[in-house]
Amino acid sequence: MPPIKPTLTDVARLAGVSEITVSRVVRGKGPIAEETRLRVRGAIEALGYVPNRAAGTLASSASLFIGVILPSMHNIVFPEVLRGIYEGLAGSPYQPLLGVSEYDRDKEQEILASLLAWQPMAIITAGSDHTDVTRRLLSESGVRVVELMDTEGDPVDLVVGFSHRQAGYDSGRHLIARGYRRIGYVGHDWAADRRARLRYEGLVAALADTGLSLAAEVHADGPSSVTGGTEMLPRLLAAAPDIDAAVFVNDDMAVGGYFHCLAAGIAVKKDLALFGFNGLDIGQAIPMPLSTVRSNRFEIGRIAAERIIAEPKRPAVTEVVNTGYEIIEGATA
Amino acid sequence: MPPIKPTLTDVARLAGVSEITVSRVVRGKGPIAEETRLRVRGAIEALGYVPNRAAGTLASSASLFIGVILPSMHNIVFPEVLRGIYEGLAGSPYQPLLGVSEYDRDKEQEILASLLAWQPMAIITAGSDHTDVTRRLLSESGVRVVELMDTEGDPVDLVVGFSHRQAGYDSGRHLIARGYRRIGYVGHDWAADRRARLRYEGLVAALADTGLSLAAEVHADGPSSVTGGTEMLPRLLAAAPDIDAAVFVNDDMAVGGYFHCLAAGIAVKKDLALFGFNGLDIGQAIPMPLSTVRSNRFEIGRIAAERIIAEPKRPAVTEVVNTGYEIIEGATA
DNA sequence: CTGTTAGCGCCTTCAC
DNA sequence: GTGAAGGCGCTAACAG
Repeated sequence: MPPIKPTLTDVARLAGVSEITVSRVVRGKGPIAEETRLRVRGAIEALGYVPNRAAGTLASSASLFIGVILPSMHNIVFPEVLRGIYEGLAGSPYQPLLGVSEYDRDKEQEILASLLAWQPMAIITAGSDHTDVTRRLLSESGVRVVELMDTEGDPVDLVVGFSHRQAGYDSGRHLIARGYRRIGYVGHDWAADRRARLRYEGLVAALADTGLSLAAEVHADGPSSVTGGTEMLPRLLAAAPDIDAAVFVNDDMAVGGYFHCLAAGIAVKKDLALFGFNGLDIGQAIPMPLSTVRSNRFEIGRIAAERIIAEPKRPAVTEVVNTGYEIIEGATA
Repeated sequence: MPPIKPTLTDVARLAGVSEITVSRVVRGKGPIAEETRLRVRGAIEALGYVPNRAAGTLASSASLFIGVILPSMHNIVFPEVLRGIYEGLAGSPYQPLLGVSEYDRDKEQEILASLLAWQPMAIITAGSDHTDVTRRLLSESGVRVVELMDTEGDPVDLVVGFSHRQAGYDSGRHLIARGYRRIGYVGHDWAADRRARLRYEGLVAALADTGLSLAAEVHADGPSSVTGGTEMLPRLLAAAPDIDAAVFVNDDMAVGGYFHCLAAGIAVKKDLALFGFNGLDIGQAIPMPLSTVRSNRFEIGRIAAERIIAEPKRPAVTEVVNTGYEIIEGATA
């Protein structure tokens, strides 16, 4: 039986001041006599007053929301980005409002439209591969827009990430430098995951620059997973038994490949090198730490959030923050 | 150059109807002549109108938010719960509003207070171990409250989960039934993770019922992780070299323990049985599928969301939905 | 099926 | 340092 929710007016009456004074105390803005402040705080406590942000948002036409659109919650990658965002927002009054697009551009557009209805002060979205309408909505929203993860493409406002194509290229260089020549690829359904495709293209380009090409490639249906790697590596080996290295779309799949090697008695690195992407904990925890690329996901989220706080208004010029990546030497390649 | 955002009034004017008619079209409520609807839709399109939910929330004193408080984003467990919630909410107009408490009851309370400022129509929180203030806020909010994961404790409204104590007990019974008698435990810092502690207590109780007790136990500092398991298992073995089974606080740690066995040449199950908790994919993907407990996390989230949609008003009586759990036989115990 | 009236709770602007 | 007036954009409740 919650006794009718107290409002600013109730607090003001109890404290014997006007509403605006209470509002100032609540928001910590404007000059307030210490004595008044204490009286108001007392009234707030006494009534258990909770401000109504919907009213505040309407009155000031500025919410404290940051719309966040991530493509997937199926592995730990994007939860880590999200953690970074929360970390970057800690201590600020801003609150993320999350949507998950399942790597679907149309769904991203839908989610964006519904997030915009909350008057967010910024939008963070993973990737730069949007529908035309999404791009227009982002651009016309007038609020800060941060596109995460990949630096290819034409920024709306701010981009935080690195070049996946280059990362793929460098992965290829790494393998070539270590003497691997017959290289296979294990991917997943990247109709939607453009970044995976960019890495793939980078890898192929690196091989081409050395006069090589992929010995074989296989693609799992559906999203990437550890079991996907376990299932697909034998298929790759069936298609090209003589490969000396396998590049996986990401660490999940690569760890699965490692497990297949364990079970099948394949000497990892000696008989078959394995290479992943992301630098997940699990990849570094297996008995032979995975050779892979560290993608600094947490940092990407954190920096995006910090940048928004530091400059809440959209600036006139676009900017790209390169968070870089790092080849993890590992023990598997 | 976003030309001043169009409002309901603008749409109404263009369509030649009243505001409330536009409102009805937007919300799909109330009877509207097909012709009128089309005219209004046309005007909405033409202007690129996006409804202002802050205004709507204020006017109807009912937002479409569901506040969600999860303890951690450090492993895949709670993102899976979150996926379940999104799944259960799909097609509904409701939008989760997420806060992460880092297993801190005071932080949970803070987050709750800030979520309540958005007038959520429901609150979903993981666990039932709250501060007194949190409990009071939940109770007095008057909205639906779903406490997830564990069924112990006194419900505010609805509980969706299972008994972790019983799951721990059954884990113990499982090991005893298979002849293991010298059982060790690898935990983490569960000052905060009450559910881990409940499982531990259940395990100890199962042993006690057979006249046994834990041969040894070790606890990692900080959160659980795969590497934590890799590091802690040798310590457990140092403390009690003759144990025949190790129970881990969860699958992350147990997988780490498995990797230690691989590296140290310990024959899993034959020399040392391993038992986890959660039923994560990674545990089932390793060469010897982990013996563990499936906790139906996705389902828990989905059911919580569906229940809220089915009954948006808090009923007079509390209810507990038991989502059960299941011992996964696996190959490690 | 559509419209009128009257706020929802707070914040901006301008006085004092 | 504090207050008064007005309105943000939308919707409930009633008419018609």
